[in-house]
Amino acid sequence: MKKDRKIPEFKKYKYSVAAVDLAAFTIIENELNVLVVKMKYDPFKGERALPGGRIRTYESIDECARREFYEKTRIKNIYLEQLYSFGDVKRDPSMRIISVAYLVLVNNGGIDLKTTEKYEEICWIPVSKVPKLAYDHSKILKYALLRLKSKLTYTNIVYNLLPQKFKLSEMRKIYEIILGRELDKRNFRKKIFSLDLIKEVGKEAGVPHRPSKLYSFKVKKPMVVEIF
Amino acid sequence: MKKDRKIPEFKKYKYSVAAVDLAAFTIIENELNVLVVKMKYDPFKGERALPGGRIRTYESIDECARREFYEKTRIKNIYLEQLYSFGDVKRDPSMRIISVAYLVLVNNGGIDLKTTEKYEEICWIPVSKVPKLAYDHSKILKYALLRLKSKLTYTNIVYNLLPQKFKLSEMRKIYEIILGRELDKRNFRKKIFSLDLIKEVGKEAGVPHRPSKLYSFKVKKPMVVEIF
DNA sequence: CCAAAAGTGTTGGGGATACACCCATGA
DNA sequence: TCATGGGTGTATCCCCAACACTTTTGG
Repeated sequence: MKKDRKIPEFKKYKYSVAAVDLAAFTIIENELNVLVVKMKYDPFKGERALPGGRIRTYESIDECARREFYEKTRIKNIYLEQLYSFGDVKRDPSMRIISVAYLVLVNNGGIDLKTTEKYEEICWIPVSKVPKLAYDHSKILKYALLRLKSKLTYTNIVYNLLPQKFKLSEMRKIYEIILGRELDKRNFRKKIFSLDLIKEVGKEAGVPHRPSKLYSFKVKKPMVVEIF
Repeated sequence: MKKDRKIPEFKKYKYSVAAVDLAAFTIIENELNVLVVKMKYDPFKGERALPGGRIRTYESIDECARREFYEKTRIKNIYLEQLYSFGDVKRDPSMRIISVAYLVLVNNGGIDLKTTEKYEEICWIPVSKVPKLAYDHSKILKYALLRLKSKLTYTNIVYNLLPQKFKLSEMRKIYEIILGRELDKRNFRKKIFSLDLIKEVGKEAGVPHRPSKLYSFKVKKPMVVEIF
């Protein structure tokens, strides 16, 4: 009986608020990093979470995700993809929020991030070192990582994590980091070239070993390509 | 200038309402059918649309989808999977609605459907004969069909479209209908058996030709299986 | 000449595809 | 015996995975 009383407490909210949460990734020093914030206010004050915010009535969900990310990082030119909507009744203890999760990929995550009025801190941290997150954000992060792995294997989205010009070994390294396993150098090369995705655009210089050729993507549009 | 005035009109809504829309499929007479309703009220009065409804504050999104489907069809035991959230500002001309689209699969769609107070009519219609739908529902339907095709090829979800006991030819027929191409009888058989998904449970009787063996799925849980 | 990373070919096996004929039953 | 759909085997091809040595540069 007592248990039953718990559910109706959410009925006091007439509306379910819609929001977005961002699982944003970048590669820093051969590690996959995710953007996390430290909450400034209750509930979850002091805990880590994914950045996010409410959807305004005059913007689409994609626009909201892009705006939120820009406001928090001042980074433009990102890749953005809707993941999944999370709406458990009690995912936010303070009110009923339905959150649309987004995958964000950035190729220059190293640049400085300023904190905002909403969060105590905002920073990139290696995925391997992420603590338990507030709300259901650990679940969202897990989901985002799954999608990222999956998309790497059958699309060209890796271009969003690479600089304009890059070495093939850098590209392979990103695959190895995210998939969590080593890839054969020769087979990787064969596969990528067979897909006709990249073109040679120069040559590395000033390295104490055989210089690498530099490549660039022919097209930077999401495509299905079946890499593995 | 005039154009700019159009956007702020949506600001008059303080909240974005969250809802679900259902793309529900079943096989009827060797055709893929989708559940559509005829709208009773403006806007879109008289037009066809996918069924759907608002998310209540005390139910999760999945629960809402399940409830909506049950209320409209009185069918239980369905397969349900979240697809994507649609939230263009003007997708509903009357107010700002963010809608979480669901894929629903039913294996006994032929049973009678009663209309409800909200809709003028609710019925299954062949996907090949669906007219342009209200709201952005044509877009949702297209997305759902893509996902359905895709999921057929790498999971066992086909069991949601088959009766308890079925012939292998019925199973193959469903693949052919949804994928839109013929499949080699021998190769299909080899592939399905190699995946160890189904078991023999009997034999057809009373047909004027060699009776078919009947099969049943060993497990009815979603699994990744790479069928094609 | 040494260290360091880049670049390069071949082979074997497994899974996918293509393809045609016999079988079991009811009428 | 005939019409109908059910059931079966083989040969080929291509893609993937495994694997080790040579090349180019700066110091």
